[in-house]
Amino acid sequence: MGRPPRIGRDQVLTAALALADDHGLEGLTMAAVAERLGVTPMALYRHVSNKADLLDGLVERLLTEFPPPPAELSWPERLSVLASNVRASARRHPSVFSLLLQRPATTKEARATRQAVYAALAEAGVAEERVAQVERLVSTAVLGFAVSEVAGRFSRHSRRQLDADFDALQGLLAGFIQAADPAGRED
Amino acid sequence: MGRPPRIGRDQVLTAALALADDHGLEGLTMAAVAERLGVTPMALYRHVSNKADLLDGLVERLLTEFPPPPAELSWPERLSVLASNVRASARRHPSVFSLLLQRPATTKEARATRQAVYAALAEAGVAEERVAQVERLVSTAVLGFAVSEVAGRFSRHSRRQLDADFDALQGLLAGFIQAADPAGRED
DNA sequence: ACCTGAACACCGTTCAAGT
DNA sequence: ACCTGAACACCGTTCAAGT
Repeated sequence: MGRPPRIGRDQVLTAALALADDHGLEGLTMAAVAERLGVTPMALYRHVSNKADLLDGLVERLLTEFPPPPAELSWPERLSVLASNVRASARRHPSVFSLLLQRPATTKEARATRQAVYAALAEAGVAEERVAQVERLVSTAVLGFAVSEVAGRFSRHSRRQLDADFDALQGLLAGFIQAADPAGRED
Repeated sequence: MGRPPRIGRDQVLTAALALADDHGLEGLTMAAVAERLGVTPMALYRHVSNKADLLDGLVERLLTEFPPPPAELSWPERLSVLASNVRASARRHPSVFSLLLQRPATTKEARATRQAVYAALAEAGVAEERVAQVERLVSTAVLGFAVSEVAGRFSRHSRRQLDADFDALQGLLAGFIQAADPAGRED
């Protein structure tokens, strides 16, 4: 009969994310997640269908961490806030973050974030039929940088250097977006 | 006493790479590599110190696959050839390629490739003190795209669309490189 | 020097059983 | 409905032993 649940999917994901943040992806075992929740490993399978499903859940969690920026900012400010949020999320969750490159971002929150970028690009004057492609390139560059940074490709470089690189990257992208304005630009 | 070796590190890496290409990273087990070589799993440990070392070896292998382009080409052509080689290598080795984001490229071959990019950038007129940073940003963007493509982030998009995106990415980067020329530009 | 056989700790996952 | 105990196939890795 009905027995009160001791854990739920949310708690499983929360425990798993904390574990991955603290001990890396190879510290993320079903047994370790279960122990953190005071439960046997097999209890988890009522809430996630298997480990792949658990990882999918973690990726969804991450996509939630960069919500659309405040609408009252200018478009360059909004894109900059967004990029910084992405980078900060990568630093918080270095192991799980790399998984973002493995699946299309199809959750509701991811869609909202993408729409926010579309809006900024449209406001910047990017032609409607190019907006989706420009969003893809810009996201790829930011994501590629953030993953490289937390996964270890830049481990030879100082934090100071990486901050400067990230600024330069944003400059690069802003310049590209301006240039994608079919009305041209002058300033 | 001296016994003729039946296998060497090279053959271990070759077998491992083929296995990963065919069956993905989770099909790459020590047992499977050994079987492919007609040997017991424990025999491998004489040639690689452990599985992490084996993966490091595979990454080194990949870095070998995009050699510096022919010097007689113009700098935009050389960068374009290089970018295409990177993308082609990603498509040949989809599972292993993602690991490239995890370590700094410090092998001899990787250094030669980087030097080739430096040379192209210098020829394009990028200021000497900015060459290293521009190289990092350009490489990150190309690598980020290639990894996204083979790891699955773009799985919703057609090959046609991705080809167009890659072209646009190269245009973006060429524009940035031109703009980084301190002498300005006119055409 | 190189490979093997037996063994160990650990992993994800199943199934039937308990409440 | 939710959790447990026992069990299974598989994994990376060790060590002593064979040639």
